[in-house]
Amino acid sequence: MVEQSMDGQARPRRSTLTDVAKLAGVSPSTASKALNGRSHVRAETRDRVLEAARQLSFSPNSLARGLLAGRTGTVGLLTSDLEGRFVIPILMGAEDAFGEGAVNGFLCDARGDTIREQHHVQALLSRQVDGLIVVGSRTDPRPSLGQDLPVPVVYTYAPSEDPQDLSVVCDNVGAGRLAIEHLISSGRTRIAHITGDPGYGASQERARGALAALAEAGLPVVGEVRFGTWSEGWGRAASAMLLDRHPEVDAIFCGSDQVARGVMDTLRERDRAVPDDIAVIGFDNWTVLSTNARPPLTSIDMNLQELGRTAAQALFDALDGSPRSGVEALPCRLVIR
Amino acid sequence: MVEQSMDGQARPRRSTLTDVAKLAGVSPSTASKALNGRSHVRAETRDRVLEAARQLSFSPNSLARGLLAGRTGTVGLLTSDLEGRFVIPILMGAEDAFGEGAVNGFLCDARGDTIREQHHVQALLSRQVDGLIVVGSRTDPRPSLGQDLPVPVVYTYAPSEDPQDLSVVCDNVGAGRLAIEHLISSGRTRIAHITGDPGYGASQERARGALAALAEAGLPVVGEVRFGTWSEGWGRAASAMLLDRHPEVDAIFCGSDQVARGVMDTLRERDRAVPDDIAVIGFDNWTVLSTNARPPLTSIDMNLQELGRTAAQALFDALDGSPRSGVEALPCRLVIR
DNA sequence: GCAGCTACCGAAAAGGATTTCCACAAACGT
DNA sequence: ACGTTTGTGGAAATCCTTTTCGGTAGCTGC
Repeated sequence: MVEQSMDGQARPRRSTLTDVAKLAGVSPSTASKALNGRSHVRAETRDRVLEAARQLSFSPNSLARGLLAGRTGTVGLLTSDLEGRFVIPILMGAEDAFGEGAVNGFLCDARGDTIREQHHVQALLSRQVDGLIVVGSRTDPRPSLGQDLPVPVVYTYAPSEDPQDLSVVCDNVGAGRLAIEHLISSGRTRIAHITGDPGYGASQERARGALAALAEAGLPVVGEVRFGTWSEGWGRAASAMLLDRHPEVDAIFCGSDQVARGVMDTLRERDRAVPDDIAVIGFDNWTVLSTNARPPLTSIDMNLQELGRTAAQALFDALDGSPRSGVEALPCRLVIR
Repeated sequence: MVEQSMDGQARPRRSTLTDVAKLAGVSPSTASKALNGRSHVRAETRDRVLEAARQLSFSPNSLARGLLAGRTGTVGLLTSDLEGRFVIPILMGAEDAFGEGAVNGFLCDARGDTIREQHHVQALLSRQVDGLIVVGSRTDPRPSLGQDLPVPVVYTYAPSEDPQDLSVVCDNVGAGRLAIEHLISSGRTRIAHITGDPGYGASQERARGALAALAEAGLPVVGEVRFGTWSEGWGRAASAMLLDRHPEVDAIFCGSDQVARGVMDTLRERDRAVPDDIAVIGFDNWTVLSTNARPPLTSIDMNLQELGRTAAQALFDALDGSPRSGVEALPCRLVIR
C-alpha cells in the first residue's frame, strides 16, 4: 500500500461549512447565517463562527451556492480567434468589469471553427454560465448563436447578423470622419487614403466615414481610396504610386498602423518630411508600431478596453432584467503623437 | 403585473435529469445510468431515455456533477499581465490541451498586483478549480503562491522562486546558443549581439548562451554585448555605434525582433546589404515585425503555444497523481526567412 | 403562575447528478 | 417445486450551502 503522504506534500483538505460549524460548536445553518451577516445570530456566536472560519481559512463552495441560487457568477468569453490582436484588450476590459472575483470568465477560443464554437457553447451552458460574451476577430457581422439559449448573449467587436441580438461595436465610420476632420483642422487640403483589404467591413466603413467628411468640407480625395492588404509592404507600394501620380498630396490617412509604417518608410526614402511636408495618420494605435515609428505615429484608438467593459456591463444589464437589442457603436479616439 | 413573456423572448428553461426521467417514464437513477453508459439498464429503456434527453436537449449540470465528484474540470489561468504579447500564445496552447469542453479555464488577470492576485486565487479556489496555471509576463522568477494550496499549480514562462513548485519555461540560454550556432554554420565569424533591458533575465540568459557558443567555436564577440531597451530606437542607435567602431561585423544577433527592426533600418540607411553583407537574426518571431521586415527576418521562436500545452499537460499529470517539481526548460526553434 | 413575546439556534428541505444497495421478476438448475 | 442466479429498476444517500420553519429558553405583564 502506497503511503500517499510520504512526500510531505499532503495538500490541505478544503474545509466546509460543516467543519466551521463543528469547530464553533454550532449548526451549519447558524454558521451560514453568521458568515453571511444574517440576523438571528447573537454577536458572541457570530464572532465564534468568524474565528473558526478564519482558523480553517474557509471559503464557501461556489458550486453548491450556485446550484442553489441558480446563478453562478460566471460568464463565457467566446472568441473566434485569440491570436487576433483586437481580442485581448476587449477581454481585459470585460475582465475589468467583472470585478475582483465577483464574476469570473471562462476563456474559449473557437479558432474560427463553427463546430468547435458549438461545442464550447454547449460546454459553457452545462457549466451553468449566467451569460455569454462573443468576441469577433473582424468587424464584419457574424452568424447569431440563436434566440433559444437559456442565457443572454452580447456580441462585441463583430456584431451579430440578427438585429434581435445585442451587439456592441466600434464606430468605424465615425473613426474615418475623426481622422479626416483632424487633418483638415490642421490645415491639410490634399488628403489621400490608403487602407487594407477591401473585403473587410472595417476598411469599407472607415473609407466611407473619411469620404463623407471630405465631401462635407468640399474637398476631393487625392487619387482614389487605395485598398490592398493590411501590411507594411502594401503601405510602401501604395504610397510610392500615390507620390508618383499625386506629388501634391499633403496628408495620408492610413487604414492601419502597419500600412502607415510602410507609408512612412517610402516617405523617408523619398525625403518627404513627416509631418511638415506630409502628415500621416494611422489606425489601431498599436503601440509597438506607432510609438517606434519615426516620428511617433498619430493614430486612431478603437478604445477596445472600453468596448469590453461596455459589453460586460450590457450583459449585466440583461441579467438584471433590462435586455437591449440592436447594434450599439462606441466612438473611437484620436491619439496625437 | 408585468407580463414577463410579452416580448416573446421567454428563455427556455434548462431541463434537468428529472425532466428527462419523467418523460422517459423511469427514475432519475435509471436515466443517469442510461445516459452514462452504465449497465443495469435494458437496451430498450436506454433508447427511451436517450430519446427523451434529445427531445429536451438535456445537458447535465456540471455544478451538481462537480459537487459530487470533487472534480470540476476547471482550471484557473492566472496571468500577471494580459497585455504582454507572450501570454496569449501560451493561453492558446493551454486551451488547446484542455480539449473540447472537457476542461475549461477561468481567465484572470492580476495586472501585476499581488493583492489582486491573492483575491483571484481565493475566488478560483472557492470555484473549486482542479488546478492553477500561473503565466508570468517576464522570464524572471516570481514568488510562489505557496505549498499550502489544496490544488496543484504549474508556473509557466516565469518560473516560481520555490524549487518545490513545478515550472515550465523556455530555454533562453539554449536559444542564444541556437542563434549563434546558426550564424557560425552559415559562415559568419565576426558576430555582435545587441539586446534589450539588462534588468531582464531573458536578455542575460540569451547573452550567456550566445557567449558560450562563441567561446566554444573559439570566436570573440564583436564589441561587447550591448544592452539597452527592447525598442527599435535602441536597435538603431546601438547598431550605428557598432558599425562606427566595428565596421568588419558580418552578423548581428538581436535580443528581440523590435531591436532587429531598428538594426535593419540603420543597415539600410548605411547601404549595408542584409543578409549578403551582414546577417541579422531576431528573437520572438513576432510575425507582424519579422515578416514585414525587408528582407523578412530570421528569428527565434519560443514555441509559446507548445509551452502552454506542456504546462497544461503537466497540470493534468499532477492531477493524475504524478506531480513533478523543479524547472523544466523547453527548447526554442529557429525560423529561417 | 400563566399567556404571550422576543431572541436565538437547529432541523430539514432544496438544488441536480451519481452511486450504492436493495427489491423484484424471470429464468435456470436439480 | 424449490433454491439460485441473472437482469432491471428504484429508493436513498451523498456532495455543500442556503433558507424556511419550528422549537426552546428567558422574559414581561397581568
